[in-house]
This record gives sequence, C-alpha cells and structure tokens, in this order.
Amino acid sequence: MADKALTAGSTPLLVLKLLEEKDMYGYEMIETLASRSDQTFDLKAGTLYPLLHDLEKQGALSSYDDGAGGKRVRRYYSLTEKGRGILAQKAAEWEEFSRGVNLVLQGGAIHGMA
Amino acid sequence: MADKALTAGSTPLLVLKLLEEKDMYGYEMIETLASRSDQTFDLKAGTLYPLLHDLEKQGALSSYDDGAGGKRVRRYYSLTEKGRGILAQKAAEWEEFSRGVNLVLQGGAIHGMA
DNA sequence: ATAGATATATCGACAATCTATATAATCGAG
DNA sequence: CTCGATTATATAGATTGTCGATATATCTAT
Repeated sequence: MADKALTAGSTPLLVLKLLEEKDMYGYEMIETLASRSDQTFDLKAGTLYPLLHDLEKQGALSSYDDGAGGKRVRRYYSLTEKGRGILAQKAAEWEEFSRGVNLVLQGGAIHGMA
Repeated sequence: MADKALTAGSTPLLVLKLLEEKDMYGYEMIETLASRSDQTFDLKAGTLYPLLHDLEKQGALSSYDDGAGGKRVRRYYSLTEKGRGILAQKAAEWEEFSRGVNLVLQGGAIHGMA
C-alpha cells in the first residue's frame, strides 16, 4: 500500500480480529495479516509490539510464554472478554467509517433525498 | 466518529472527490462532507485549511477568490488535471485498503485457497 | 449594537506509524 | 560446524496527520 496514513487506526481492529480466532504470537500476526489481505498489509514489527503491549495494558489481551516441546519460546496473546467488547466496538466503527467514505465517493447522485 | 485515527489518510481523497464535482470553498466542503456521510465526518477547519494549502502546493488544486455580486469574498478551489490523477490513485488505494480490511474481518473461513 | 453563524488561518499538542537499531535463537547451506 | 538468512521480540527517534485553541473578520438577525 502506498499511503500509510490510510491504515492508521485500523491496526488494533485487525489484530483483535485475528486473536478472536485463536491465540497468536506477534510474528505470526504479521504474516497472517499479509497473507489474509493478499499482501495489502505489511505491518511492521516496530508498530505491532508496542501496540500489543498497549492492548495488554488496557486489558484487551493477556499473554503467556510457550516453549512447550523444547521449542523456542514465543509470547502468545489471547483475547480477553474486555477485548471482545473492544473488538465489537471497533468493528462497528469500521463499518460506519467505511460506509461514510463510500457515500462520499458515490457522489452527489444519490443524495438530497433526506 | 469515535476513532479519529481511522479517518486519517482518507481526508485528501474525500476533498479531491468533492472538487471533482464542482469548485468549492473550504467551509462548504466541511458541511458537504458532513451531510453526504450522514454526519460520519466532522472535518475540522484546522485540518482542512492546511490540507488545501498543501494540495495546492502539490499542484492538485488551483484557487481563486470570488466575491462577485458584492458578496463576501470566499476562496474557491478547483481540481487540476494533476489533481484528477491523484484522486484516481487515492480512490484505487482506498479500494485496496478497504478490501484488505474486509478480507481480514471475514475471517479465516474463505482463505487458504490460493 | 451585539450575538451567533460564516469563513479563513496558524500553532502547539497528541497519536500512530515508520525506520533503524539491538539482541538472540533457529535453520539450512556449504 | 560455521555462517548467513530467517525467525522473534523489543525500544528509541523521526515523521505525519489530526485535533483543539486561538485569532481575525464578515454577515445576519434581533
């Protein structure tokens, strides 16, 4: 994507959505977002990790280390009940915003019939 | 809208789109955006005017004062050819971004077949 | 006259992203 | 086995875009 400013604000929504499906670790989220969106998103580590810490501080996520089976330890994040509420709210905001942009892009043709 | 970060980046697209239809002055754009989007957008003057100056500096817009008929002078903006190109590009970026978000929101159900 | 809406403008604060950098474990190639 | 690439997490500093506050001035209605 060319315009990074466009993606601002949608990142928490996308991260919370991924975690609704299953627990994930940071690096996994970056790869999953890229593949799910047909490479539209290329979330940077320097953006994600501070965001995860922030969401955890807010109580939207909890985390645990998992290195079971002698594997490398990775930090998994899990969506909390509070996080589910925040996700629902952010999803609703996205709907509203996206609808608003499309209304403007569709032009003056359909308006005026309030 | 609750989340101002979400709207970041879409503002130039919306402004350029309005000017594609007709010349407008700043205050008029703020009101038109609010009414077209069912009040989803509430663009602030402190955001818009610097943006207009910036777009003009880039060559996307030209401007002229109009106080014809003894009316109050207002500064009208007009989309240039270059501005039309930028608009087309930003509209394409919006499509791509919006599609990407929706792919992620629709969940893992449909992916994996590529 | 005067209050409120219209109209434009700039500045400082704030939020979110990026790049760059650092550290370290794991994996594959040679 | 060793070395480079990838995996994995982390933080600091720079950049960008929005907002709130503030300033100025005009126009309208009372």
